[in-house]
Amino acid sequence: MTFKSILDEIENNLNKILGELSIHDVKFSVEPAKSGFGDVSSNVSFLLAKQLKKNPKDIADMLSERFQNCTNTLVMRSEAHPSGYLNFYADWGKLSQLILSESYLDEFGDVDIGKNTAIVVEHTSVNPNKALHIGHIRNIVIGDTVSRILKKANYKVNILNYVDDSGLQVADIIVGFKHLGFAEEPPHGKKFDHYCGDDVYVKTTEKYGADPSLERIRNNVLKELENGDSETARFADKITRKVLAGQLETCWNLDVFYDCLNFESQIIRSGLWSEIFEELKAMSLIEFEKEGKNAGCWVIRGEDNEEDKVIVRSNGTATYIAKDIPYAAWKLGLLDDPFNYEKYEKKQPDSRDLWQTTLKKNNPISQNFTGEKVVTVIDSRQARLQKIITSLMGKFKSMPDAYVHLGYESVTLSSETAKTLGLDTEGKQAQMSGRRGLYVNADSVYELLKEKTKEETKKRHSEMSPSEIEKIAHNVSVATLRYEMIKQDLDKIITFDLTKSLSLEGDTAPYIQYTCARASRILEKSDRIPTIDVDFSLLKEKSEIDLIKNIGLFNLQVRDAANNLSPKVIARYCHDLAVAFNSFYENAKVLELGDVNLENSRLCLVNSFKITLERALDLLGITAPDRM
RNA sequence: GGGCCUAUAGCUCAGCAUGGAUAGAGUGUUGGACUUCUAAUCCAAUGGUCAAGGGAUCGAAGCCCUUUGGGCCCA
Repeated sequence: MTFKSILDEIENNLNKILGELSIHDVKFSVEPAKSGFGDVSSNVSFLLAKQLKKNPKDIADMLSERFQNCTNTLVMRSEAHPSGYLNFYADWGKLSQLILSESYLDEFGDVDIGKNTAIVVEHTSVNPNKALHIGHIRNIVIGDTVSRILKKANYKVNILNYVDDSGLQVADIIVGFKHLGFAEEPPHGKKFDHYCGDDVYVKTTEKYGADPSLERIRNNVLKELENGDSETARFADKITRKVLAGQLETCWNLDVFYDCLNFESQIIRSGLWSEIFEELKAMSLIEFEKEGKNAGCWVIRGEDNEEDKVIVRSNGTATYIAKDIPYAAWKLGLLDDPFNYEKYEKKQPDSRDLWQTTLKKNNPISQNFTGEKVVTVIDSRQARLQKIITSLMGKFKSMPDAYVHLGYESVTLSSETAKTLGLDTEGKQAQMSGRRGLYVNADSVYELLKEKTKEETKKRHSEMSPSEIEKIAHNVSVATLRYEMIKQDLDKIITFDLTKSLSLEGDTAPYIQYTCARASRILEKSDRIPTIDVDFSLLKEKSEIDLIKNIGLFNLQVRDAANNLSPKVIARYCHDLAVAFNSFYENAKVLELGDVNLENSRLCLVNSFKITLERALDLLGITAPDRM
C-alpha cells in the first residue's frame, strides 16, 4: 500500500467528518506535502470556504480538531496552517515499516489500471531506407518507456513496429541501386543501413534536380512496389529487410524490443483497404464529392473549420491516409485478421519472441497482436492526420480513447552541431533531414558517449578489467541517451547538441546510476544480508524520512505516468529518489556506527532504496551498474 | 488564410490537467567540503515584472479573451 495508505486513511477520515457535517460531493485533494509543510496536505478548507461562509483557516482549525477524534493509525497529528491548508504529520515508525517491508516485494510499485486488458503500442515505424537518427530515437524511447510503464500498470502490451517498405523513400534508394549504379554491398566496415541512408538515399535525391527523368523512374518504381510479384518489389524487399535488420540492431542495443513487425506492403496487398472502404461508405463516414475542387473524390468531411480530406482520388487511387485507416482498425481488432505470422529471422537479445506478418499461406500460424486500446507514437507533425484517424476509430469503436495518438515534438540540431555537418544556420537551430543528409546517427552518438564514459571510468578505476569497463560504459551510454530523450515534456522541442549531450553531471542518467553504485558499495561492504526484521523507529533523521517517503511514492508515480502516458514522470521520480539518497548519504553514515541496530535499520533502507530505484529505472529501460 | 504546439532564472527545463502556502531543479558564475560507506557527489551564495495586456475570482504562473515572439502542419 505504501504512502498511499496514509493518503487513503486521511481521505476516509475527512470524508467521514464531512459526512457528519452533512457536506457531500466535495472533491478535495489529499497529497504528499511540499517540503516544510508536514507529510500530507489537503486543500479541503479552501473548497468549503464559500459554502460555509467562513475563512479557510477557521475551517481548517475546526477540521483539524475533529480529526483528532478519528481513528488514526498512520497519522500522528493534524495541523491547520495559517494559509488555510490542512497539514498532517505521519507516524513514521509505522509508515516506514509499511513502506520498506513492501518495497521488498516483487509487485512493489504495481498499479492496476489495465485490468490485464490488451493494449497496442506502436512506435519506431521508420522508413527502411536509412539508419536511425537521433530524432527517431526520441520516438523509440518514448514508445518503449510507455510500454514498460503500461506493463507495470497491468496492461498486456503488444509492441508493434510498422515498416513502411513501399513508400517514396524506399523507391528513392531503389532508384539509386537500380539506375544510378550504387553497389549492393556497403563499403568495408559500414553498416548497411548507414550506407543506404548516408550514401544511396542522399546522393540519389540530390540528382533529382539535375535529372528530371529520374522522377519518372521513381514513380514507376513506386507502382511496381505495390505489385508484390514484380522483380523490383522482390529486390526492394531484400534491401529494406537488410536496412531493417540494421535499424533493429540499433534498437536492441538500447534495450528496445518488439512483439511484431507489420509491413506496409502486406497491408496494401492484404485487401484490408477495400474491406474498410466498403464499411466507411456503409457508415457514411466518407462521401463522394460531386463538385468543387475535389469533384470525383471520396472525402472525409473536415470537422470545424478544417478542410475535407481526400481519401480516394478521382482517378481511383487511394491517398496515403488510406493505408493508415485499415492499419488502425486492424490494431483495434476491428477487422478479420488477413495475416499469418512467422518468427523474425533473428532472435531478440532479451529472448522475447519477435514475430512478423506474412501473407504466405503455407504452414499458417495465427497470433493476436491487437488491443482494446491503441497508442500510436508519432511526432506531432502528423497530428492532423492522426486526428482524422482518431475520430474515425472513435466511430468504429464506441470506447472513449480507444485510439490515442501520442505525439511529441521533434528533435532539432543546435546551430553548432549543424555547422559540424556542413550547414550554416546563422545561429538558429535546424530541422533534421534525411534527404539532405542533415542528421546525427544514433549509432554515432552512442559510440561517442561510450568512448567518453570509458575514459571517465578508467580515470576512476584503473584496476578494472576492459570487459567490465566496456559493460559499464555501455550501460551508462544507453542510460544517458534514453534519459535525455524523455526527461522533458513531449511537447518541448529537444535541441540536440553533440557536445552538450555528452555531459554526465547534474540532471543526467549517470547521476542517478551513481547513487545505485554508492548503495551497492555500502551493501557489499557491510558483509550482512539486509532484512526487514529491524527497528524502523530508529530511522528518524530528516534525510532518512525523506528517502523513505520517496520510496513510498513509487506506485503513485507509476499511476500518474500510466494515466497520462507520461514517461517524464518516472524520469523525474528516479531523479528525486537519487537526490534523496545523496542527501541521506551525506547526512547519515551506515557502516561502522558502533550501533548494530541502527546499522541494520539503515542497511534495510539502503537496500530498499536500491531495489526501488532499480525497478523505477527499469521502467526507463535503464540498468544501473554496481560500480561506476 | 486556417489549424496545432510553445513562451517561467544568463542557458536548458519542472510546476499548469485538479487555482490557494515561500515559483523549484540542473547548468553557468563565485566560494567551500575528499586520512571518514566511491567527489560522476555534497553545501552555500548568485540569479524571476512566470512574454504583454485585459477579464472572471476572496485568491492566478495555472482558468477565459486579445496581442506579440518562436516552431510545426495544411492551403
